[in-house]
Parts: sequence; structure tokens; C-alpha cells
Amino acid sequence: MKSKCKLCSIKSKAALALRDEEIEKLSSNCALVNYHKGDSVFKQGTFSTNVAYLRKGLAKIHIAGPHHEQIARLVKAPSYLALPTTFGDKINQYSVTVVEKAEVCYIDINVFRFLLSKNPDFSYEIMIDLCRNELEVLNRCANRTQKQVRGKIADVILEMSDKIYNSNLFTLPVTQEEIGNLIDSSRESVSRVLAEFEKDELIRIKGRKLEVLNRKSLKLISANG
Amino acid sequence: MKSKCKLCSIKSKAALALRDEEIEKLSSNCALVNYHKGDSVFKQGTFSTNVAYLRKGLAKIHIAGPHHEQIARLVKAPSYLALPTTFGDKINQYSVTVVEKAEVCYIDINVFRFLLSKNPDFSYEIMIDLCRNELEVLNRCANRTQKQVRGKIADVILEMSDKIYNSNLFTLPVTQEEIGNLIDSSRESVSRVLAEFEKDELIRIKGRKLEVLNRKSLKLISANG
DNA sequence: CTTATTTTGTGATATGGATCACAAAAAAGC
DNA sequence: GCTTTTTTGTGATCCATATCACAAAATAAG
Repeated sequence: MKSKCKLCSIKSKAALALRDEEIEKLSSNCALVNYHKGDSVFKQGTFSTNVAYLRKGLAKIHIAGPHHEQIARLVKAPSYLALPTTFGDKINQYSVTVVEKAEVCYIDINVFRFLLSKNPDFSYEIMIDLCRNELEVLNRCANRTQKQVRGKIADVILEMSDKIYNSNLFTLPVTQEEIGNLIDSSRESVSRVLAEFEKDELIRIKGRKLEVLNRKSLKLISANG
Repeated sequence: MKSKCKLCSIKSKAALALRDEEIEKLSSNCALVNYHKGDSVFKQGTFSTNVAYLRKGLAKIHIAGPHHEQIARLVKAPSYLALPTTFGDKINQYSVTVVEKAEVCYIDINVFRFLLSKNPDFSYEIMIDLCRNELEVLNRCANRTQKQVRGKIADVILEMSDKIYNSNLFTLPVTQEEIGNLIDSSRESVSRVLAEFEKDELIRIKGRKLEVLNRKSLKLISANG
């Protein structure tokens, strides 16, 4: 397993800033785990002893809200997975679950701290990452609370098409119930709006396969919420 | 103005980690500005060229949502104010406005970067701060979307009483409309629920003065949402 | 002090979407 | 394949809260 990280072609921007001996140190304190759909990467309420890096695949970050489960967002590899919950509190404040076949690197938190303290470039990139995430969370929250279901579903479809799959045709990685948790609405509403979008020929759905037919209208609906 | 930061008694935990010469550098690139209610610290859409540290007072972080203004949260001094928007994007993604007489230190972003690169302890504390904030944002978002107005108002009252003023008796720092923007509800609903809480003798209000009378019930309402 | 402006209180009404209740379809297990 | 479980579709109903419409208070401005 020696120097496996050095040869890794999917390094984070932060990890690219590491020097050889630091990569070596990372390598010997990093465990790669293969997961598939439904597997848990982190569980809310457990102790946070590792940093997780999603090397491949897709995961969801979710928190148990006062009433339902809320999916904060989907995270596509490559990306760190749980930095805030790892460093912000001794106990994980949210869960991470795999949504599509994934590879996760668990890095010992103390080694990660060591790297942060020794390499300012590494540390800076991590910080930038945290900042970007927070901005995204804030925006998401505003959308979630202010748009209505049609607008939010248009958002989700466009996000998946543009950011996650880069294609007009893709397979929904989650159930309609989970889409509901992602946009704070009921699964029934999700179903109804999807049916409506299909009737209006904005999308086509067979099973979980979804094709975007009219991107322009979807954007309009997203914007007018 | 030399060495003013060195003598500052309201340093951030991060700034406490700075060495003398670093404090000196900070000091000569840091401008203290006095503000009062309504003054703008940062405006969404403008370039982010400074880090802001709220030394005294109270401010609100707000973003223009797709429909209304949303107040992401109130920030009590001492606290950094806009790190994510400063580092996460060249353009500010949210606004910060003073809510109660405040003192803000503006620190040149390049000097801040320099300090981050030279002092890992400083950098680490900043990172921890970012992590905590993101956790808070996530929790807030879940509450905002899942609780109903009564629960959210109970939350706001308790937060002000416990976290901001540390007293059962305090003066509301914002209008009911702003409370609405803070919890995503209309000002009419805020007014109605406050009236209801007063009728039920959970609180007493005269003008903007609010007194918590029955903390236990408020907590219950907050919990049951 | 007087007038203008902002904030708050409160009823009446409208509505988006939750919830309930099943049925159909799809997927997973065996 | 067949059976069980999960997911999806759809109507009917209900409800919390937005919105509208003013009036009253409170604050700010002159």
C-alpha cells in the first residue's frame, strides 16, 4: 500500500500541494474503502475520527431534522465529504450515505491536522473548499425556503443534468421520496410535478431514466420558482 | 495607530495565535470603523477585498433570495463576518448590515492570506470557525424548513435571550418583518404568534422590549415545532 | 409639537402543498 | 419464475400560512 496516494490520479487540489514526504505520510494513514448504494460513510451522532474523501462515486449528506430527514446536498466525487462535521464538533452532526458506487479514502484526523499545520498551501485549499461549501449551503437554503415545488424540481433536474452527469439523459440516483427530502416537499408532490413536466414535454421519464427535453423552459421555471 | 491590534482586548481566538511581528503586520493593515444600525458592512454583488471582523455590536447576514430577502443569521461580536463570501468567491454572495452599534475591523485580504500562510495555528482556528458556521447553517436550514412558525419564533426568542443578550429581558434588535425574513415567514404571522405567546403568558412585550416569562414552555414549543 | 413614515395588529380570504388512502408498477428476494 | 417489499401515481381533503386590506401605534423628521 506504500505510496498509493502519490500515484493517485484523483487527488484533491489541496493534496496536490503536498510535498513528497507529506504524501507519504498521508498514504500510510489513509484507508481506501469501496462502497455501494446505501452504504453509510458517516453516521450522525458518532464520533468523528476521520476525514473522508470521496474519490469516486456519488454520496448524499443528510441530517435528521426536527421532523423529517433532510438531504443537505448530493456530493459528486472528487470531493472531501465531511470536513465541517469532522472539525466543527467531536460528534458528527450529519450523515453521509453512498448513492452510487463509491470509493472513499478515510484519513486519520490527526494526520490531517498535521498536514494542515505543516503545509499552508494545503491548508489554504481546504479553507477555500469550506468557504465555497458554505456559500452553496446558504444559496440552497434560500431556494429551498422560497421557491415552490415546481421551481425546486426544475433546479434538481438541471443540477443533475449539468453538474452531476453532464448529459441530458441520466438515471435518477435517488427515489422521489429522497428528492422530496432534498427540496423539502412530499414525495407525492414530487411525483405530481414530474408527471406535469412530462406532460408539458419538458422531460421524458421511463423508470428512473430521465431525459431533459426543454432545458430553456426548465430554467425559466427554476428562475420564477 | 501603530500596534493597536496588539493592545486589542477583543482579539479572535485565531488572532491570539499570532506572533508579535504578525500582529504588527495585521495592525498596519487593519482599519477600524464605527457603525450604527442600518449601516452596511458588505454588500452582495460587490468585490470582496477585505476580511471583516465584528469587534463590537450585532450584525445580520442576509442574502437576496429568489423572492424575498433572507436573513441567514444574526452575528454577535466578537466574530469574523464574511469569511466564506470573502474567500469563496471574488464577489460577495451575501450582505452584512449592522443591527446594533458596531465596530468592524477591515483587514486587507492579502494580509489575511499572508497570515494564514505563515501561521498554522491562526489558520487552524479560522478553519474551525468556518466548520462551526457551516454546521450551524445546516441546522438552521433544517429548522427553517421543517418547523412551523410558532416553533421558529420560540427559537428566535430563546436564541436572543440565551445567546445574544444572556437575559430574560431584552430589546428586540430587529423589526417583526426582519424576524419574518430570519425564519421565512410573513410579518403578519410573526405578529400573530407573538400576540399569542403574550396571551399565553410565555412572554411579555412592550414596544420592542421583550421579557421571557416561561422559558420551559418556549423550549417545548421550539422542540415540537 | 406636528406631520410624515415606519411598524404593528387583526380580520377575511385564498392557496400551495401536506396528508390520507389506495392502486398500480417496479424492484428485490427467494 | 413467483412473492414480498419498495416505489410511484393520483384523487380527495385539510390546514398552516401567505396575502390582502385597513386601522392603530409608534418612531422619525421637520
